[in-house]
Amino acid sequence: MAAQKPAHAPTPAPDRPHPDATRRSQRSRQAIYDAALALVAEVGYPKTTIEGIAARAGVGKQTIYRWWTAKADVLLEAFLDLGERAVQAAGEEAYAIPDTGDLAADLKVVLRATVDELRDPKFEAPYRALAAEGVVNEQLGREFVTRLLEPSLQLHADRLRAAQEAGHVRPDIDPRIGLELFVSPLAQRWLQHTGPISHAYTDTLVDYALHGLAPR
Amino acid sequence: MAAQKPAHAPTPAPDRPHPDATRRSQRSRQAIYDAALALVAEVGYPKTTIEGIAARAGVGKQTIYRWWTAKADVLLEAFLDLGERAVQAAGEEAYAIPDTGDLAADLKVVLRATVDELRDPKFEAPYRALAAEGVVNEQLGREFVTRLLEPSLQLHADRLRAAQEAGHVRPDIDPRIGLELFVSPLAQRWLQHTGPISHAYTDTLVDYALHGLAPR
Amino acid sequence: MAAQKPAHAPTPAPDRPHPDATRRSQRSRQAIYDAALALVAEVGYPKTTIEGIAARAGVGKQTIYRWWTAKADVLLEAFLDLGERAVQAAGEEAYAIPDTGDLAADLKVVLRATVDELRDPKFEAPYRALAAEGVVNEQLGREFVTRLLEPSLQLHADRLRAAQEAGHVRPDIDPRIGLELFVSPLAQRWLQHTGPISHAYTDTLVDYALHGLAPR
Amino acid sequence: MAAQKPAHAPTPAPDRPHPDATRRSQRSRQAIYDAALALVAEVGYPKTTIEGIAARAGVGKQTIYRWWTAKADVLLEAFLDLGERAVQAAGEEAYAIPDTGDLAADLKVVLRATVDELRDPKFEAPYRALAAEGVVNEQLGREFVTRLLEPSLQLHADRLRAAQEAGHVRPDIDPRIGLELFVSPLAQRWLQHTGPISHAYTDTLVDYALHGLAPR
DNA sequence: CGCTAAGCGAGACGGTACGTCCGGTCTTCCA
DNA sequence: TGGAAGACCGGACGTACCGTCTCGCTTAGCG
Repeated sequence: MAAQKPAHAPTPAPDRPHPDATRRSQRSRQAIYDAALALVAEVGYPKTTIEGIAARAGVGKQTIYRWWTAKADVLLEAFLDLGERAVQAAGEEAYAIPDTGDLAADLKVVLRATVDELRDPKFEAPYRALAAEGVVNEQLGREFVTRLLEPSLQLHADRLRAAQEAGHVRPDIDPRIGLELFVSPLAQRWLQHTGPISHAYTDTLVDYALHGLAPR
Repeated sequence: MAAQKPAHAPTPAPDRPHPDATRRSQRSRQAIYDAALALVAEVGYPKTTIEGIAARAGVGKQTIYRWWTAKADVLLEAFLDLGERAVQAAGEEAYAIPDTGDLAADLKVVLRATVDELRDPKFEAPYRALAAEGVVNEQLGREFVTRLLEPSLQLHADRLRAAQEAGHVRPDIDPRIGLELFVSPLAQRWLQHTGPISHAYTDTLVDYALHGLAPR
Repeated sequence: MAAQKPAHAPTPAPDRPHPDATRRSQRSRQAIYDAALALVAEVGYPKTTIEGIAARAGVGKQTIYRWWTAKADVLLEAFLDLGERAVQAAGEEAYAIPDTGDLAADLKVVLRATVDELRDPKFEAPYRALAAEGVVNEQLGREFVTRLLEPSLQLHADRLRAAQEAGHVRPDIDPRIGLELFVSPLAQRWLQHTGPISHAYTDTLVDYALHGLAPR
Repeated sequence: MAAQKPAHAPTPAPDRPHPDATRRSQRSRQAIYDAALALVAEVGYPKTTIEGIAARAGVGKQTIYRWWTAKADVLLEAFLDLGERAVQAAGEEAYAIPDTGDLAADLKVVLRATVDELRDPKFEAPYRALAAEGVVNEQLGREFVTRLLEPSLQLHADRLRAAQEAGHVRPDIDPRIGLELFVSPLAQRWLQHTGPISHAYTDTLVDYALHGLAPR
């Protein structure tokens, strides 16, 4: 795959050499993650300030500026860290897509779980904040996609490919596009408040996507 | 159904009665729209400030605060105004969805036009800015959807319903959900930079959505 | 001789045009003076910060930066204001130098008063701070001299000139230099802590200065 | 006379015992002196920072904090070191006051040399910086006087006492006060920018001081 | 036709947060 | 164990905007 150009830098890259990472205080790093997530949950992303994070974490502002370039950056890493800890707590396979042989059923199960997660208030605030920032800031957006969205999308693609091999999906379908038929509608409803999301809704999406809108 | 809570107001609605709108200066209003759109295009949404808009428009800050509650508000109206002027310039029917009897072809035409519009740099900056704000600010998000997205989505729904009556779409399909199969993937790719958008891509989306992923 | 270099400007004079002085808040100005003097007296000049002054005065920092360029500037004006109010309270002539015909006696009276003033803790802290700043910052130093020192020195020069006309001072003496014989020693002892200051000391100075060190 | 209070210490003397001075790096010490003097000359005292000195000297910050308590402290020692090296270079007696038998002439020679030194830009910046700090910080001020001013003043006092014995100065004159009549005016003009300093000026001072202002 | 009550340009104000700089302490690793 | 290096907490710096608040000045509409 061709090397992706690494997304423009808004500030012209002051060549700030990252300081010696081996001497970094893990204590401070964790405190900053915790503070950032707590503040976003409590007062919302726009009212979350670097100063506030530093104060809550009991950390000097410089310690934040030393390791991150922007508020969104901090939150992204904090959220990733949260995700990793959640994964470790839940067990790796909890996030895998089952393969019972019944594609529709398997997808419905996963999408229902996604709906539940999107509604979990613990995740909602930081997730929305990051998504919003990514809409406007392409650099962060790509990072968001690569590190948060992509792994999950890959699982869907894999499941579709398996179904293809089992003859349950047409061989000419590109799985990376196919999965968007049921994933993107849910994403848009949630992101842009274009409509309510529910288990019934995602079940419908899977049915529509698999069998098409046209009569057979 | 429980009464929908009407989207939280950040400031608890100080019941500030809009001042006498009949004496409003149209000259200032237009200057503010122009300044807002120009600034968003030039320096981006986050660096666009009320003060900057006021200065550029040659207007007192208070004149902005008198008529709008937030930066996003100004931009939303400015963008709507821009849209209206564009519609008037292009003729009403330019934005309608054709009905040649060939649903797939009609949808492809419209989606190709949408792709072109999304790529128009004149629209991109403010549109992204508003969408991003809407992700995080539910109140603005709903306004954004209602006033900008909904009219266009309605056209798609209407076209699907017509196709249903003509027997080209299964009768049990909910058009409001059906349209998401091809509209949402495009929206998500553009919004979240999850992938490139092109005419070929939207053509594929239409085919997948109409005929489904499963073999027939 | 060579042209005197006109007092260097530390920052290259950003041509910041003073804002509209007619709209200035006198309330804030006075509060800033009071806060500045109080803080210098309480915590000393180096620990007096612009931020602290603003907070104590209940004023935004910008209001200070709008009207003054530096901490020393604020204090200078505050001190001048204090002086003016003191003069008005004490009556104009309280600070004049008497002319009883007895030059030595008149000078001793005035120098004793100066000693008392230098020891007044209310004046000492800000006065020292300003003097110190003036030592290092020529621009402020000149302002300090012109607005605080000069008026008082002028009175001494006038008194010496009167004595000259009365034949009590040699006619070839330059009063502006002559006065330094008794004024500067006191100033240096106080400024640089080179020795104690007392009424006896200044009396001695006057005698030495009038009659010289050499035997007659 | 009451016991002199021993000059307040800003930090309450943490009894930090100076570390083992025998193992001290003379290399670092000298580098710090050089860096301090160079920085004060280049950017001025207020913009000279401990961090800057350390960086320029190629020294860790702790090495400075280990041996000195404050920026002024470093500079004072650096300046004293500079002075000692200058004395050794010029020969001891260069700074002595001559005794040709003509008091006025001898004093004029010495004061003219002082004027020249005060104008030497190499000395001016650090000297002013220290003097200014001493005005405000009594502890440093006394150290400044004792170690820098006093030795020179003592020479003047000695010369006056010799003149007294030779009958050229009245026997009731206190030499420590007498010398101030011509030394302090020069000091004040230089310190506070109250007037220009020149050879003619100091010559005049000597004449006035020796013969007094009053007619004989 | 003049009075009066808006809207308006301007911008000072009390604030909050920014991103930077430096003070002084502490820790690590080298000589 | 002194020193070079530099991360850390803290806190002030000077700037940029926020949203509110006066100021005079148009500019209607109404009396």
